[in-house]
Amino acid sequence: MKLPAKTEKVIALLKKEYPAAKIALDFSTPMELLVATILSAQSTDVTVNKVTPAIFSKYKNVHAYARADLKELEQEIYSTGFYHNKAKNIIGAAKLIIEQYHGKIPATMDEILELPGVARKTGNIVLYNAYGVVAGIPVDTHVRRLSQRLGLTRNNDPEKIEQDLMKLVPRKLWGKFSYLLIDHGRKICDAKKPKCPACILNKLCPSYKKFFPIR
DNA sequence: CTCCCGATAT
DNA sequence: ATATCAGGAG
Repeated sequence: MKLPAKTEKVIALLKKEYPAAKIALDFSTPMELLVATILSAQSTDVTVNKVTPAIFSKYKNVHAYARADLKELEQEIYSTGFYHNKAKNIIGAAKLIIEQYHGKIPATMDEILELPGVARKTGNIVLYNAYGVVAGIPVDTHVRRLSQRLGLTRNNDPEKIEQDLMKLVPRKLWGKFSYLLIDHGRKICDAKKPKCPACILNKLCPSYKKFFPIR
């Protein structure tokens, strides 16, 4: 089957299976989303959602993060890991948003990438979920793993995978697509032992044989 | 390519 | 007790 046709089927099946697929991070403002997404680097959304309620009620806006005490913030986000980097990045991003962007989180990819701790995955997530801006496809570890297993890309670099996916997936679905793969990745196609026999995509999946050779 | 780090599964 | 998970910067 040709890749575009296969991609269409994958999307149709996943939409039927996960009609409510969406971001799993808790937030209520663009700044909260930015903070949560920076924290989610190399950390699960579940872990992030445990620390954000406390910091969201303590830091009410961009200015509060800009004047946050580094050590205090480090303690508050400790359990998400890489807390020295993340605390510095959050404060640095807040200061830059105030100085360069008039206190508003930028709504274009070029601008948001200027913020410390923000690369394409984080940029795509914030632009899409805060503003509905579709700049690309967020490629996190789930999107990368499933795209590779499904044969939608031969690349390993997330940025190249994003380019491959953008050619295959209709633009209106760029935002939704990631969350479909992520839901399926968490539930069925996990990193360690994918549950291929229970997978609704196994007939389309080149990796089925690989994981279950005899079948 | 290396460093940054805790949480969770096994 | 140890392997594996989970992005970005220099």
